Amino acid sequence: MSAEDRRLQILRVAVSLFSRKGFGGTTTREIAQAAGVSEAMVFRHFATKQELYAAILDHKACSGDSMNPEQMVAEALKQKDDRAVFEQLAFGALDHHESDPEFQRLLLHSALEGHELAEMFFEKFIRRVYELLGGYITERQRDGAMVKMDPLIVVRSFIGMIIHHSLNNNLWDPKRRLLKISNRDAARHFTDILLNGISTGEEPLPKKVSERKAVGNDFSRKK
Amino acid sequence: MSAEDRRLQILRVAVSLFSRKGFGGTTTREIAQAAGVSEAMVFRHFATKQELYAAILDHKACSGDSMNPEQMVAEALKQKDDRAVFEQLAFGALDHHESDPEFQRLLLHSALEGHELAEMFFEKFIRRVYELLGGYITERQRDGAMVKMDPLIVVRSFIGMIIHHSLNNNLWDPKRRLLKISNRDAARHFTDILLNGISTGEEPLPKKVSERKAVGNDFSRKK
DNA sequence: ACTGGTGGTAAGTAAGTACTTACTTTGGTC
DNA sequence: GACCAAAGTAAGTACTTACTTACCACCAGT
Repeated sequence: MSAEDRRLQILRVAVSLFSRKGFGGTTTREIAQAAGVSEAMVFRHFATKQELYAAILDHKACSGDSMNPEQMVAEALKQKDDRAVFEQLAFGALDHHESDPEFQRLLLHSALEGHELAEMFFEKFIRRVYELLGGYITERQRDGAMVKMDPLIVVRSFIGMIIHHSLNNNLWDPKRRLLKISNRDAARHFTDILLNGISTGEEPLPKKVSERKAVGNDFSRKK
Repeated sequence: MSAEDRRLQILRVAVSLFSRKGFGGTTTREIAQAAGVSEAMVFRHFATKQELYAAILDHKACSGDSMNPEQMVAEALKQKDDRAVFEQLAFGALDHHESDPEFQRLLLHSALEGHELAEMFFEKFIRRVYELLGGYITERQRDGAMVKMDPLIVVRSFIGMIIHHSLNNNLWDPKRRLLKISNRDAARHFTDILLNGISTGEEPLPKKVSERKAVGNDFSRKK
């Protein structure tokens, strides 16, 4: 086996282990065993455990399989097709997370451990999505097509639905005991809610909303 | 120092360490040092490291400072005040997470490590929220006050906004570089979006929505 | 045939690790 | 003040950890 092949094989095996057990929870011996080589081979290819970890994060973050939000919704953005913008983005993200659940776990582990990947991913990816979507929403607000509200809050709400749904699917409830739904349907419904909400607005109100708020809870009283 | 006091003190410092570095990343010696006692004292109070961890999770999950969603929104539920139901729940959760960020980290660590707490918390808390909110939404749909849509999806969307926002605040972006907003405002805006969406519905559409969808993307073509 | 580099290993090492043992201090009770 | 259990410790034990060293098998090129 060539050195390069072995290196990649070790990387792959390590990705799987680190994503399941984290950095501290994975031993170099396990990695070597899983790769079917001696521990010394691991250290020939990666000087330290840290370096192996860093190589993995680089590989995962920079390799081609990472998703590209800009191109994913470029067409819909141009056409100002709100539905398509949000639905495609949601579907793309959900599908990506489903096809590569290791990445989300790896990312979480590294965020909890305070590794720089978390920051890097945040800066290079999350921020871009916020800017992309935020910019689009601002534009649509000027068009009068969307209500006035801080675009960043809208983005956070929508990203929240998506990420949290993925997190449920591959961390909290992988058996889908709570909610079983296709990625396509999830993307559509999240978009529905974001764009139109769930109120019909057709209910005859017993009192004015502002009055009901004042009696129903002690919310508006505290400073 | 009395045994009970010491036990609680060890518990407290261990919570802090485990939440920062996870189970595998925290050594018993660190815990002992942080508590200002010898390692033997840790093992007098907790037979094994696992038992200490379990005690922490129990303590965190079952102690009184855990939030109670039922009572938090009981009044609003009775009055069918949709705004108050969602807004109070969101604000309560955001505030709870802010005042006890360790818990969220602990929970994440234990979920990633496959500890039973994750499952327990899921069963005893998350499921209850889903049932509570899901039931309410079903009722309001029958009232004609909410659109017909699987209530569980609505719940997931809303919980997603909240959890993801908390996660941003105390894991990804504790400096609030992306979005700085009070818990009260966040709760209000999340509720706004959930109930009313962001579309104005006032834009003159160039074509019918269904047609636009068909040309704007290759979405509806794939099976 | 031998030589040198490449891919590989068995058997270390020093520093941790969770956990224990044998012992000392402390504070209340008679 | 003698007694004694509980609170506490210093110094282990047995084992694991990340990382090294010294050595082997193979094989193309001269």
